[in-house]
Amino acid sequence: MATLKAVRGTRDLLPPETALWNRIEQTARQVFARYNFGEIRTPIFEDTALFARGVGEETDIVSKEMYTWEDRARAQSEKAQSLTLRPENTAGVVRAYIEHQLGEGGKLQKLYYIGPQFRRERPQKGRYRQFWQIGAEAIGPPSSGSESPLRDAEVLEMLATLLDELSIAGWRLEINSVGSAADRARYNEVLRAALEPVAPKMCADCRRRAVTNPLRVLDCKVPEDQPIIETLPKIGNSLDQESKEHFAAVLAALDAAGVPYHRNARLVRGLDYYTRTTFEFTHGGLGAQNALLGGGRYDGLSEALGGPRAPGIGFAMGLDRLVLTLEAQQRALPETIYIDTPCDAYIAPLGEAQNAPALALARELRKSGLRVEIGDGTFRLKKSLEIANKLAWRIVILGEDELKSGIVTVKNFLTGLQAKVSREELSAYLKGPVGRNPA
RNA sequence: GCGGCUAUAGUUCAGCGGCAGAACGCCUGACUGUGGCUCAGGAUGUCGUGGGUUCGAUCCCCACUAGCCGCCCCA
Repeated sequence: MATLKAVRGTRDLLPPETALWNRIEQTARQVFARYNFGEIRTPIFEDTALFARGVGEETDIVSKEMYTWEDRARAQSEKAQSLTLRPENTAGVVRAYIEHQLGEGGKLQKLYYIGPQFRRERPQKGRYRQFWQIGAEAIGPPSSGSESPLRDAEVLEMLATLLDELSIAGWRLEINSVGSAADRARYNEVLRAALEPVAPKMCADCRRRAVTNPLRVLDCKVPEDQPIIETLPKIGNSLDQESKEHFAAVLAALDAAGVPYHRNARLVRGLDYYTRTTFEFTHGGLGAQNALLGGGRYDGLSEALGGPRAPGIGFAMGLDRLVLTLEAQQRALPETIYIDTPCDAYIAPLGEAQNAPALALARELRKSGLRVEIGDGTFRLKKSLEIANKLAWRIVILGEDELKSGIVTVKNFLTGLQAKVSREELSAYLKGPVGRNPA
């Protein structure tokens, strides 16, 4: 019989690696809380129309990467409906913002999420079909200050802080402004016109993009094309006065906060909803998938989804890629490779008669906050020691004598020394330092 | 979706057209309540799946599947 395996592009996360995932998530939650972001959890699947309208019908994500299915009507009263596993989370958050009329209070909504997303791409390093994103959105009616360049700068500064606190070394912030929707449309035409005479001299991909998606030409990495790309009009020149001022104010705020950035006039993003500020934090250690996170402003998204005017800015970071980056960093520093940290104690019952008392003892110690592992009375002491040595700092030996006297034997694997400890003192004793503990 | 590389023990990997290998890990060692280090033994495989060539295929050929790397796209 063929054995069942995790489907292509999905994977199991196992300990001890999950400890790293937890640490990252915990750090993110703490940082978000300091910036007054609250957690939102949206459904993992939504009406297909949400992504078509929000992310954009023409994007690769919507046109060929979504997991979509027809949810059949099972009763007369039900309607069949096209559903889709979320390929990103911003559309869902904005949908929830509209649905619950979160703008009515007049205040800025600051929401973060952590969860799996789904895209049917070819799996690769740092790219999975089920992948995890941590993201945040600051959205609200214009009167709440949601449109202020200060929001952009605050979010970017928060990200710099978060990456630093995660001890991601060597991140790079690239920032650009793609202007308003009208600016973008205008630039697209300018670019298309400028490409027409030079495209035949460029690579095959660029010749195709020049027609289908001119903005993507700016992303081209073929060395021979670079001189040509340099001569193309810059989007900065197509921005209206307001967008220019907004961008300048964002950069000024970043300067004031001391957040280093690189202006990248060629940074374009693949989702239709982005306006004005767009950014990406990259890292060299990720290979082809070098973006740790990306985001930007989406001032028209709420209206595109049928909601009120609600400018916003947000980002999504690839949790899988953060983990990869941190693992690579840790491998470079041998002593910080994460390992299973040993338990505080291993309880070894020396006979089956000691099994039940051992569980009672474990319960007591665990209640006091100790991390405790427990063996089995059928193990010979030698075997118990071998097992315990692998997974705990100390072994608590519970034999007939110990049970009778209420004084257990504790052996410290680090020092090799052994002591007799009364049950009353055991918890405090095990909480004491391991390294220089006399016993 | 396209191209290249890869698939052998729990893990990392050698290997060869003719009995399947190493290292690490695992198990057992005077069966009395003392581990680590060392020593002596031992177990472990549909050689990714399906076809083809051959007297004979883990090895050569084809297809499929999966993984990695790149393209594309993105986080």
